[in-house]
Amino acid sequence: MLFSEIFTKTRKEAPKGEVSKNARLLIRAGFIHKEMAGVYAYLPLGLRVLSKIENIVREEMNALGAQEVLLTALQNPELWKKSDRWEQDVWFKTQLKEGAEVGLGWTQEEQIVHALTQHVGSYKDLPFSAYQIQTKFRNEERAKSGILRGREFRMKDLYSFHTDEKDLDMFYKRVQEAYKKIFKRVGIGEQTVLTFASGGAFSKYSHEFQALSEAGEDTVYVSREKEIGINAEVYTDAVLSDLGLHKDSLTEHKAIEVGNIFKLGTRFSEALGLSFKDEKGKSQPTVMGCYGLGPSRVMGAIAEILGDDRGLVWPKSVAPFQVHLISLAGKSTDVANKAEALYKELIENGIETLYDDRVAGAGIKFSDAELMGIPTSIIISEALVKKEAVEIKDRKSGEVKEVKINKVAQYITDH
RNA sequence: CGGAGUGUAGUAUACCGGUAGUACACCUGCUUUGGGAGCAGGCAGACUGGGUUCGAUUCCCAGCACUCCGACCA
Repeated sequence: MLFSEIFTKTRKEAPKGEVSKNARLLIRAGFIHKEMAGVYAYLPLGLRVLSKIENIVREEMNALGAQEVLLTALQNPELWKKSDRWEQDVWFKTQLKEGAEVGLGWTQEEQIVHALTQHVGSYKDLPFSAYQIQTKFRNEERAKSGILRGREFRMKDLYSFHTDEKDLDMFYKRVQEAYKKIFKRVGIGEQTVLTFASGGAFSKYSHEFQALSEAGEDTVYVSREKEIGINAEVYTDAVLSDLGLHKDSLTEHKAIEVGNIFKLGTRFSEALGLSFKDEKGKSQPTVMGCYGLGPSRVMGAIAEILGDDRGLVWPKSVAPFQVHLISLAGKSTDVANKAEALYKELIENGIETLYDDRVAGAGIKFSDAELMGIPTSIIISEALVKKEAVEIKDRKSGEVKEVKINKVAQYITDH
């Protein structure tokens, strides 16, 4: 894509009063637009990142055998009254023209369970799982920290359905592994810790995936050698001994909750009548698990954790482009032609390239490249063209290598 | 929802009880291309409502919005 054709602009200054690092960088780089507190629009570059994160999540959900669905944002209050969750204050509630109430979905257990009553009747129909990636609405008392805690945000919610608890346990383990893989793939695997948290009525613990970061609002105690954490909400002597951990081996961290998995048991299947006939023809409530992961929050966490004082730093897997081609052509049509040819060559090799074709100073091009955080920059200038070379710069390390211009596509493909 | 702070151009800011200046961005022209470049010209602004006052962007009150702290976050 040509830089000159992107309608967004970069900015030197972050908006007044915006303190959160992810919001400052993402707004300055033109990735997102703030509509109101806790409500952000995704502009072309930001949407590319968000979509890549969502696609990684989608791939891992599909690998679990989960089936993708798309439920609705508008919610029927009757379902939520059955599970006694219509009165919760996270709701955005509105009404139809004739006055009937509807809600905007903030999670979707009730809805999917109700829909499934028309499709599940036998133990032969189980187990299975279904997920969606959708915009959720939560009327937070206070939105904060940029896209880490919004009132409208992207969420992947997976629900699993089983005949018994044992089967749920097996699937639950598989989801844990899938989540680890997702966080590794999006580039924050090293910083993300499987954390024990409060379990609710059905199970002793739930599990959270906590990305360690000062920007987080949770406090977790982490055991490095066991690669697990304990959420401060359940940090007691009893829990420590239950998990075989000693206080001395744990370190305290602030963390961003990027995922949360939960055993629901029969809470919703009983409330909404999702039952199946077992082998003896007896009716049983379905046993359920639910598994949340917020792609938009993950995007914010990546910005917080990997971003530096010069700007964003995207891992290759989620970067809006793989290569940022910077042409310092000046008046040289030779350099401009070489840059243009290289751009075409990169595209032909399937390398997503942002080509800074602007008539602008070198400084502004370098600063924009650092702010946007594309993993690799290729710099081409008059002096380099004379050597038939370009410079290849790594955004994260700042390392620069000179590579012959006819070897560039190969070099990028190999690295 | 409790507490604190802030609302001036697209953005960041300055000054002021007598109608607002600067920088970036944007437009025109020229120059310029290895670190947010220069010259000249141009466009563009006081959150809303009320009060005090001869006069309010400035002072007071209310509302709204945003940010931060806290509470909240199956």
